[in-house]
Amino acid sequence: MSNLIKRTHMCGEVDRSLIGSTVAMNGWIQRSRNLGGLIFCDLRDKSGIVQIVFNQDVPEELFQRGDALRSEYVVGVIGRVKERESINPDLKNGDVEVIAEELVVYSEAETPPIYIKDDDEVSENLRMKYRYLDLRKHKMQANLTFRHKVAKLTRDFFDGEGFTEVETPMLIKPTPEGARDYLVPSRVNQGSFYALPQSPQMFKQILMAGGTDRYMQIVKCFRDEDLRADRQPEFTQIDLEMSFVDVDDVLEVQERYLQRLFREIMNVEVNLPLPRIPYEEAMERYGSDKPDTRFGFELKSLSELVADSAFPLFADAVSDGGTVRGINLNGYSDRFSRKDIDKLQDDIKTFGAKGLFWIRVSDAEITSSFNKFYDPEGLKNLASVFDATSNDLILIVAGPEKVVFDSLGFLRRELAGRLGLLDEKRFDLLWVVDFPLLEYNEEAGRFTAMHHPFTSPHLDDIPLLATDPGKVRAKAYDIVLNGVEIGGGSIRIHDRELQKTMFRALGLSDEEAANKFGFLLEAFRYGVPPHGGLAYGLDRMIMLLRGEKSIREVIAFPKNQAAACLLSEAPSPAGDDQLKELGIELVKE
RNA sequence: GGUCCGGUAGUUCAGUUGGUUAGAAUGCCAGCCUGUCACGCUGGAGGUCGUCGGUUCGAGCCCGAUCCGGAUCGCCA
Repeated sequence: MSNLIKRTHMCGEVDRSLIGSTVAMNGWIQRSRNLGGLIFCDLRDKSGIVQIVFNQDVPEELFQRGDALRSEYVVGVIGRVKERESINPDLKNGDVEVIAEELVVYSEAETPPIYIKDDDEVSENLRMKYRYLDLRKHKMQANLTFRHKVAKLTRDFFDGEGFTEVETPMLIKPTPEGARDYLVPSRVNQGSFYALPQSPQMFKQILMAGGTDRYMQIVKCFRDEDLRADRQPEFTQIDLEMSFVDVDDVLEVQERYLQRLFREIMNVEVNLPLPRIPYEEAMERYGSDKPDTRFGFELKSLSELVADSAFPLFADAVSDGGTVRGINLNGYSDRFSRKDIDKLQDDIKTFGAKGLFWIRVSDAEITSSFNKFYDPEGLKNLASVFDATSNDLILIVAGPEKVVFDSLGFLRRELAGRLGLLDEKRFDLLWVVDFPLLEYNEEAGRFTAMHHPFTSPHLDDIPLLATDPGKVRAKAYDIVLNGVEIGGGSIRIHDRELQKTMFRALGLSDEEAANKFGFLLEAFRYGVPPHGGLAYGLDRMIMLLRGEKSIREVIAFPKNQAAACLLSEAPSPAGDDQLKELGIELVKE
């Protein structure tokens, strides 16, 4: 058993101010360079790297042990800090080194299957399997530390605003509405199941009914849906709820929170109040309910102009209740070839678009992919909607509203990215407000809640619930950062009559409602304050602030696309005994 | 559930029209080397070309199935 070296400094802390003094560090061998009579070792811990030297001045026995060091050995070193003979300008402390006086090898290491450096290009598969090696990277440790700092600031801020952090249960009643639940069998109650929470929604509302006044929690949530680069089956929310508030009250606190977050963590000044864009305007202008406002290319409608067009694809789209819209890549026409546009057409087919039409405007001429149906005057007329001038390329999609918005919203963002217009140093925060309360679900053949069934409608719109439910606006809001929804919430219904009306609009009978949400409705019978709140997706927020492309870079132990943990190999089959105890029998397919 | 991309030394990749013994870089091992920091030089080991089947005189390459990884649409109240 080796002696433990008592650390006096982290590797990254050893600098000029320590020249001449003796220091003790613990860490991993990053790399070793043996020049013959002289050995350099880079010792790494989460703070950084310091160079350890074994030279002719150190005892032969120690030199030999220094020679035996290999990558990722875990060691402790005591030595004297010395100014370097040759400086490494690339290293923060590249002007000093430590002459070894004592070396303890705590643990040897096999040759690692992945490199421990930030810019390696190893497959993510291996990074996940050997996550403990991956986490040794400076970037990964920096991401985890950053995340910790955001969490701490969040708790501090909301503590200062009178919020109380309350833990809500992880084993809850399954709610078949919305995303798929993770089901947990109960041994004590065979045949009955808990669900893991998709969010603490009902419990935080009950906390308001319980007099907590202001609640916050940094909480794990679970959804058994398909994964994406920015979507994990278990993820973390900053969950918030406030009593005696309306929309403005909620947003006002959140804006101060975001301002402080950006100021203290990102050193970025956010101007308040943040812009608020109604949902309808966001769709009309950006084709998205989470617009990226760092660049232009706003959508314009051609529907009225082309309603009687000779071009059937345009005219039919309008007469079928759809729309014809486009974006103008003003000044970038020469950046896109015919082939590029064909490729884009394939991309938007995934959204259901039938085709992508274009108008090119140059000094010499104006031309389009539908020249057959328009003379130059007609094209000019269309182009004028986009204020088109020289070297402009107008991309047009015709079809049902959703298809057109999805397609153009995608193109807008995709092409801005290709043109390098997404400024990574810029952070555009905005609220999207006045979401529709309900959306028609083709599959279910009825309206479903866009947010959740407790979201309050705009009071002015309540009469529409009976006549035109799709038009009712909700007191719901999303906070959007650079085209990504990082949080959302709403004012909740606290009026029992209104809640009943809402259930009726959703096609839920009293019995069904009681069955699904009974305990919440029951609680509201005994006095509930007006309340509302919101939840941030912490992982997504950290991902954006760190400039990462995947949420997996800011989660210590993420799942892969198949919702598996490659490190621990979860999930795995359950044993027969365990299943029997739970009263579960597997059906063989 | 659909679409697309990928799977060849430990790692990242190349591999021509199907043709002898599958290459490079890096890593690893050994030897030499006193100022390196991606150290250098010399030598060496290292491969079920994801798996199964088919076509063929002959398959890393062509065909089919399947597994694995990623992106994405649906889905995500």
